[in-house]
Amino acid sequence: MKYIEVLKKVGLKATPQRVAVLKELSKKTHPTMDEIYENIKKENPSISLATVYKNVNILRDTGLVIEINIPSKKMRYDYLATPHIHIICTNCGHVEDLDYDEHLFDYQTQLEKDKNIVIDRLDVVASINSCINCK
Amino acid sequence: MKYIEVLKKVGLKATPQRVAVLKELSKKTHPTMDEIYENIKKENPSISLATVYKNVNILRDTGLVIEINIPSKKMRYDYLATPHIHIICTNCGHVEDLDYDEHLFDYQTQLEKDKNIVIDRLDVVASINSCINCK
DNA sequence: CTATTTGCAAACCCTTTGCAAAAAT
DNA sequence: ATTTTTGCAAAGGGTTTGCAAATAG
Repeated sequence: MKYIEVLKKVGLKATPQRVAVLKELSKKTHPTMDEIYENIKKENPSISLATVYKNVNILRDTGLVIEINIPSKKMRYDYLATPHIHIICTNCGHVEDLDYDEHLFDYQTQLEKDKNIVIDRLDVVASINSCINCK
Repeated sequence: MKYIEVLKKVGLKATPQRVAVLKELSKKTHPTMDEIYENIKKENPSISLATVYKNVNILRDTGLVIEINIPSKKMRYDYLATPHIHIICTNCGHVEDLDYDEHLFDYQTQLEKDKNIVIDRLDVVASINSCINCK
């Protein structure tokens, strides 16, 4: 199973609840904490909100999952299976994924050389204030 | 006065408390909400935490101030007088400013063309897990 | 068998709110 | 004079915690 392997690779036990959280975060819907909880409950009604919080936080600490902060809106989460950037609409809160390109890889490499640092992750967020989902 | 002008330009009344908040956020220390409060209290002991919250939020809504989210740490704030990016240490929470360069401007322009959008701001955060401030 | 995880409910703490007085323009 | 802002204290709401039972490896 794909998600179970991913979890074991980072040393986490693959409980059904944890797999469900990772699966939910893989849907590219960038859900909030309670959206994750509500969606999982449909399949697994006995899961608790505390378990969702604990698992999302654990996954965030491993780096598998990232937080997407949209000012004055609820925090959203995303499974970062492959590096990508986000376009967020500050008006409606919609989040869109966009793949990393060569320019960003080059930029990151140059930055690492210039500052003599090792960058774990380059988060790029483009903020727009009107999108197709708005109105 | 520099800060008063900035505030009036965005249509906000320049109260001493508000000016103090903007001034505090100009120090490039990327403070948390209560650090802002504690620092201003030294000069203006009668300011209330609620006033700090209200003003930081108002300044954030105008775009003058941005939030810097460091996973599992408190939110930090920064006055974005000129566009710049952040290098954050996920280990100790230290934040460093770095000026925008041509590459990023070009990247943003290209993105706007490709996606046919208007980008208000491109937030770039490089995460490292060890820095000079650590330990 | 051992270490981790779950679920529950309570505790926690950060943030917001309502309102009357004060201040800004 | 009008509108906005302040400060206080209370309310609110999202997040974490402690612990016994259950589960993963």
